[in-house]
Amino acid sequence: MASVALDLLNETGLDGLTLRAIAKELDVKAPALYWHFKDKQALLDEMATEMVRRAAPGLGGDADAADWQASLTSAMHGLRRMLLRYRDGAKVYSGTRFTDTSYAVPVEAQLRTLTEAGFAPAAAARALLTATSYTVGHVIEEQATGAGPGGVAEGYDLAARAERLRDFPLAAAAGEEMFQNHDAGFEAGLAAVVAGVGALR
Amino acid sequence: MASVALDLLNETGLDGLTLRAIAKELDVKAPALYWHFKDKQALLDEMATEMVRRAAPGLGGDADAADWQASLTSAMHGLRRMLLRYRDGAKVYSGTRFTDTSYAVPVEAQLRTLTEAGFAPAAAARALLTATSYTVGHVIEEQATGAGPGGVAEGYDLAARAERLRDFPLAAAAGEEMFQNHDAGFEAGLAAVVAGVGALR
DNA sequence: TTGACAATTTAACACCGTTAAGTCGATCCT
DNA sequence: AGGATCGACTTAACGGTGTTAAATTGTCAA
Repeated sequence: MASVALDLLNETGLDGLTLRAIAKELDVKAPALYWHFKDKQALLDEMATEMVRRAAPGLGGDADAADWQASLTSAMHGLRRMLLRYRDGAKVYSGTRFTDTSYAVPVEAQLRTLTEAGFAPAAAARALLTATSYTVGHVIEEQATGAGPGGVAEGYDLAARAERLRDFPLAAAAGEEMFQNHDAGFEAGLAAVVAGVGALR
Repeated sequence: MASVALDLLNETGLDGLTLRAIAKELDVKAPALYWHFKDKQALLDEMATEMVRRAAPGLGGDADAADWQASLTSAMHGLRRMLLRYRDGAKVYSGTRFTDTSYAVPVEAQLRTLTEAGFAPAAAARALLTATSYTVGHVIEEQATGAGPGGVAEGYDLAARAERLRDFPLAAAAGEEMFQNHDAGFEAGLAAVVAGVGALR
């Protein structure tokens, strides 16, 4: 049921995800949903939980990763892929609280990898939270610029932007780095974060 | 006028920030706002722009910073302080597009600092975007856990959380690192990110 | 057959963003 | 001076939203 809503999200977007639309998808009238959920926020929480449940295999990091860097990197790739799989995925994810402990499985696995590699427990937690913050923040930016499946969104035309920023040459040139080739950009930033986080060990 | 709405945000939160509430604050009826703004999104865009306009001095990084690390660190502190100053500040900020180029002033300054320190233009942009993503992602998490002025929010009671995560000892212990002492936690993560980003040079 | 109870529908509420049409006062033109 | 212009606002209303209360249906047990 939260699963249905989660799939519907890709067609409607977060704004269009009304209780009436969800109900129609379930061949039911809107108030019926309230027998299952306290309010819409609870539904959204359930959706986020379902989201990580589906993605769980990719979130723990490779079991056979060479080192903690590879494990953390792979986990963040999994997190990003999960968020990008759904329209407004990062917004939904970052605005909700999980309804069960299924998210804790990959978290525990990652923290164990880090502690076994020499991180103190608190440092491992900080490292994971730092990488997660970066990843979520990056995907929020990606999805906010609205570039859906390939292509730049309205208002983000690079030429027009460069013209507007005529007096700020470096900022203008940065547009290319910011609004294009998100995959490579994320990768570069993630490598930096993972490397930097090693200092916490 | 967007300034009034921005101040009101701290009392109402993003959900409570209705056009009727803003209008009342201005001693005006709601439809009058449409003479000034195309729609509510335009108002929110204007609010975010005003937000960085107010914070501009703190966003450029210290003019007399010792090195690019100090400059970038100081700029991210300024960014975080700006976002925390307003309820749901990070959400508002990350969901809007600026309506003028005032944001470009501190961006240009920071990019210049980085390039003068030896970063290629693209690398400087990537470094700044990486640090910004981390900062915004971190503050979104901070504000989502709802800890307003001092104190933890409902549903984030650490003891209850630890009990729920009985089977995940590392994840349970991580709660302390994640939900308390945000200032120090952000600082530690930021230091790691800044250090790591140096590899892009 | 009756009763209990889960699951849903119907009807309605207050509130939301938004639009259309009308009002009012200042300013400008001749 | 007197009418036209126009910026800034109000009044009224629309469709849509999340949500609640009450009535209804279906199913299974005693």
